[in-house]
Amino acid sequence: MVTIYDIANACGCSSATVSKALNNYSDVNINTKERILKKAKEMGFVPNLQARALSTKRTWNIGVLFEDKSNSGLTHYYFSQVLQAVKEQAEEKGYDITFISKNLGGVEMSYLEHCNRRNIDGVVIACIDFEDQQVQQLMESNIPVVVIDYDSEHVSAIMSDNVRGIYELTHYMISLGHRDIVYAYGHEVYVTEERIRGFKKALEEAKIPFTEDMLVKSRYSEKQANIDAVTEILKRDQLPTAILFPDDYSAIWGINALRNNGIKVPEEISVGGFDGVEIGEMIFPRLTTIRQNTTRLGKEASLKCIQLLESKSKDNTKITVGVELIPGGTCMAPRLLQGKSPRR
Amino acid sequence: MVTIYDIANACGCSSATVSKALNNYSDVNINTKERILKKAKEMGFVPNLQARALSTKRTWNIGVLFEDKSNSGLTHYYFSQVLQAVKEQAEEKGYDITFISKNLGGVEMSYLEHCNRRNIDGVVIACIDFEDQQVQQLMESNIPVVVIDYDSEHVSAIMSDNVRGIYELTHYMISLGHRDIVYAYGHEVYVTEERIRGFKKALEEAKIPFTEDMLVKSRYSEKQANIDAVTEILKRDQLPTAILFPDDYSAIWGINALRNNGIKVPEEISVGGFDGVEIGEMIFPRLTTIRQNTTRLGKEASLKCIQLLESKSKDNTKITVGVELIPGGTCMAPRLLQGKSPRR
DNA sequence: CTGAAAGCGCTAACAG
DNA sequence: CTGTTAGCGCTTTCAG
Repeated sequence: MVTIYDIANACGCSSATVSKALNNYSDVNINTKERILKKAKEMGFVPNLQARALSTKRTWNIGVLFEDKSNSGLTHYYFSQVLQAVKEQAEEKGYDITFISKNLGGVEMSYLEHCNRRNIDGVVIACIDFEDQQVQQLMESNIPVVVIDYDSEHVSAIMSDNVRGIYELTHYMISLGHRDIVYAYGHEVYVTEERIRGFKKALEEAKIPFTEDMLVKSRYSEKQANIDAVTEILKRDQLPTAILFPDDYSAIWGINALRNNGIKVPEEISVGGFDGVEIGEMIFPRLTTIRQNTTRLGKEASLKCIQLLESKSKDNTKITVGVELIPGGTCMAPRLLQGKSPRR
Repeated sequence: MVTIYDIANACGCSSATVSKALNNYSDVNINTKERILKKAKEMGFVPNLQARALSTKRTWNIGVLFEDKSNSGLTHYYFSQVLQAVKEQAEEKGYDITFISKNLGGVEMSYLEHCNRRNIDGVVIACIDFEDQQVQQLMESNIPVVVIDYDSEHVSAIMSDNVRGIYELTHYMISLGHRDIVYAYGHEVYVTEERIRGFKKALEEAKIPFTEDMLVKSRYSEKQANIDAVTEILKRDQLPTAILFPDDYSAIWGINALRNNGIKVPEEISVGGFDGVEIGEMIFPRLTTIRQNTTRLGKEASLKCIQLLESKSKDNTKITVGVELIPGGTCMAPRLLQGKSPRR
């Protein structure tokens, strides 16, 4: 390993000068600088970031907290897309990504502790359970934190326009003629509340009275939970003409469950998803859904995080990223005997 | 931030003793040790890994190189599952993960340089293009490297049993009665060669003469490439009765393309995929495929990498991880007029 | 068993 | 413009 001292020796100057030359300081003669840079390259010098971090208090490392309850973790398409965007944007700015976790090396350790060990410069959080004590602790710490899809006074947030998303989807269903719509909602967390709000808003605007049976509890991404939700709904005397699922995965499991019960989609029941991930496009017919702009979400989060850490500050600004309705083939106008139960 | 000096002061001992106590050295009085540990906890001490790394030359960081040509990167289900497993296993052993990339911060930088800046302890590579100069350079460096699904004299490898996988899939098709089978293969890289080998082996064993038109060039995961492959095949006078696609995504795009051309799957053409990712289960009927044990692959890679770096050595042992045939509904015995072209 | 001191590689005043 | 020097926080001889 070649150090700045090696370069200093080779150039007949001091390590301080080398350091300055390498870091583009202005107070170094242009010629010496050239000479040093050339020599450094020649000798294959690579700066040691640990050493640098020790004296500058900057690690050029951004922590990323991506866990969800159903621990699909990185394998969830939505999260992996966001992660990819966070990563790309961070790299473009010269930062590396470090996953933050508890239980490192069999030792239990809080998220905050993990960040402190590694002296993470800032953190991006996009996990589902923001109410977790440790997540809260991290948000309240003095490490710059940016969250995705959560609202807290302590941190900056990038929000996907959830209310509008589900509002538009519901509105779309209504415009097709549906009135008996069920929203199978996911884990009871912040985004879910937001979405339920959007759902009710659309109903209200259409003057469709909201009743409790229009909401059915389900879970994000989980096969069984959505099959259960469908089973639950199919027990009713009067079936809805449309079902909105928590997300695209759920919608597809749901469609399969409906079909396995002899219900035709979309002829008997229309279905809508949420997220706009690739698989929605792979099934036939294409899933009607709301596309979240995962790339924007990730990029903005990364950028905001870097902006905060470079100014050594925290704030709680919110940035909202738009969503988009993707009409597919899983919806159609309800059959004429609208309002009546389709035959079982 | 509390340092070992703070603890030393508070305990009335030296920083050296604190360091020893904290690191479980045996040459420190059990009582002082207890006292130090207690105080450390009380004061909220968190070790600074940068500082530690500077003196120990161990960063407890494992680099991960996960890029693929179609740059689906982390969003590819197969890779994200492997990554998840690598990460979990690494964390269990106390290591963090760092993504290795070129072009950090707008500065172009080789993978090796990136590793050296961060003083990565070891690297796991699972990208598709192992022939890349920079990847080769990394493998030939003295950093411990473990690759997934590649064969090189310089590094240890975890191999998915590709030959057997495609062999079994082909064998299965043959056992159903198929003789006109086309293998639409992916990017021309090591694994692809292996798979083609497995394909030919199965044909040979069944005494089905191999002809060039049984191979069609396609690309992993890419929608258009697979649609093109299907289009290509459908131009033939005599259609195959079965098509094997490079992977599950490809198979699904392929099935859609076939259906859009009025071909019934599996009635007219049977289809097989590869990977065994979740979406295969989401379409109807379930995709016939070969499941790769992504979790094992990732875990083994992580473990091997840690074993190497802890012994400060490199070797080139190979570990093979088995695969599993998942029979689905996209295959059936070919129609009776076997060997004849299905009507177009 | 404990501590003094050197050093890991780099940065940042501060003098010169 | 250049160099000296004192850290950053931790580990590790080596005396005591």
